[in-house]
Amino acid sequence: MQKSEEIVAEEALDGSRFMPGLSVDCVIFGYHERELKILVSKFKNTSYYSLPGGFIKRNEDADEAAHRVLFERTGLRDIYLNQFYTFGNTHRANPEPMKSVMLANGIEFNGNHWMLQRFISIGYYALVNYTRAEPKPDFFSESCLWYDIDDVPKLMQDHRLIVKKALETLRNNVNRKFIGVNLLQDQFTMGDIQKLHETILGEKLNRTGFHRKMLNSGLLKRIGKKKTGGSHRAPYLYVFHSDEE
Amino acid sequence: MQKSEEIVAEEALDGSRFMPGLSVDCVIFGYHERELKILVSKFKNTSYYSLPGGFIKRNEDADEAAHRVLFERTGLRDIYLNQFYTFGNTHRANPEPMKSVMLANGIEFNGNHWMLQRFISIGYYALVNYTRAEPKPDFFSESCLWYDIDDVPKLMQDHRLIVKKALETLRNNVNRKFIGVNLLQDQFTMGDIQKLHETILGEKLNRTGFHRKMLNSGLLKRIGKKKTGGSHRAPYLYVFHSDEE
DNA sequence: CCAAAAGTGTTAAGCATACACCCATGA
DNA sequence: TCATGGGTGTATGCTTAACACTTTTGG
Repeated sequence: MQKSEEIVAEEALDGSRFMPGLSVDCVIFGYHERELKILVSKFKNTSYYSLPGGFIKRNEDADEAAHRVLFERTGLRDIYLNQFYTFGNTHRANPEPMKSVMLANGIEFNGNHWMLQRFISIGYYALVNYTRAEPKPDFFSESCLWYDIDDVPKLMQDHRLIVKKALETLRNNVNRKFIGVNLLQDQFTMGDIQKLHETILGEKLNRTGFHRKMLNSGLLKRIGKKKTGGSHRAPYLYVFHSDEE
Repeated sequence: MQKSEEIVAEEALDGSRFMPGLSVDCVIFGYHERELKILVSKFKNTSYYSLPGGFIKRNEDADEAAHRVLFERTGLRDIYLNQFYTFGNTHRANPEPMKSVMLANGIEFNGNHWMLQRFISIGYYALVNYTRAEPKPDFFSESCLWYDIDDVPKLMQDHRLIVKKALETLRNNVNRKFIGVNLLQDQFTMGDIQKLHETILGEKLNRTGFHRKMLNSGLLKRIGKKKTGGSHRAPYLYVFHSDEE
């Protein structure tokens, strides 16, 4: 499964393998120590940061491409993935950053190089288990790291807008679908879920109301009590009801 | 502003003007006589029906392309338009229908013709005033007509799925945004709005509850009474509050 | 006067919010 | 015994739903 760097580079740079002018960008959310985080790549030998992304192979579904990017960056499969918007403005096409990246990495090109053309990008957001993900930079990047959603470095092109729109979608969905199952460990307390929701929404929630709403949803199942070591009553532990029976 | 058919055909068939492998498809909703309708095109000399769609010019925003398609099909500008999903599966690419269309219309092509390649399509839905729209077929089509949403002919490729997803999105939005302003006349009764919502949602709504909810929204303004000619009390007429003052 | 549609009042149910109180635990 | 976080009971207010009743109009 190991490929030499040359082969990786050759494949990555071979535009004929991909749908031209089309890319996927992934906003990969993780949650750790009460902070909502996303994965951000840094291009080698430059100061450009970007969202993990990739191109769509000629014989590959757009969703598959996003899943592939996710697997390559995190080592995880079967990830919660949601297409939320397609970014198709002309002014998002700015070849200068990519030129710098290619120059800085000794990639030969002319002005018509396929990677310098206008791209329309399909935005996906993913929810992953922070502790299971193993971020790995791609061939063009020197790092792929978690950043607090409130402390993301300046991103290339319109990637800040993409993050903003992803977060908006996530916030709209947090009340409807059950987000926690993707971002928390298998077992969690009611406090864990509430803190997660508060972090995502950026606001405090009523404790008792939240507690009851979650219980009434019928999605949770108590499996015992947790010894927190804290000087207070031990909270119940829950799993998602669908996990069992 | 009139162009000869030859020039229109030449431009429409010149793939170099467009983003390759990318299209927009529009689900154009109208409302008339208690029926929700969409515009459907029929290709010349074939029995293929499709959604109004088009390609994205190299120097054109995706949204602009959708607005252009809308204007060309309806003669309307400043239309409510909403991007709702991008369809990027490989198996949606089936060149056979398009081959038939080109054959039936005397368009020369080889197997590599750009219109026969795989396309990824950005889906938009639009809400237009039925009485103001003037549906016009494009160069490839012999008709562009309104069809009841429950009585749409068999559509090409995955266009049925696109309609389904557009309708789902519209149904999700009907309670949040105020859809009526785009689909009704300037003046309308409470019954008009309720019937519109019932048609979109496909279910009966509580009359008094709906009435009050609408009034409480603060979006409506009474402007007088309507003589319906019916043997019953004359209903109030409303306009959208933002229209005045 | 009657049927039909429209407008409005009243009541009940459901839900989230707010507050209160008790429980369990470690220091 | 005290502070802290967790679980649950009770009261309040808001929104929606359901029903009833009145109003207006043409036949």
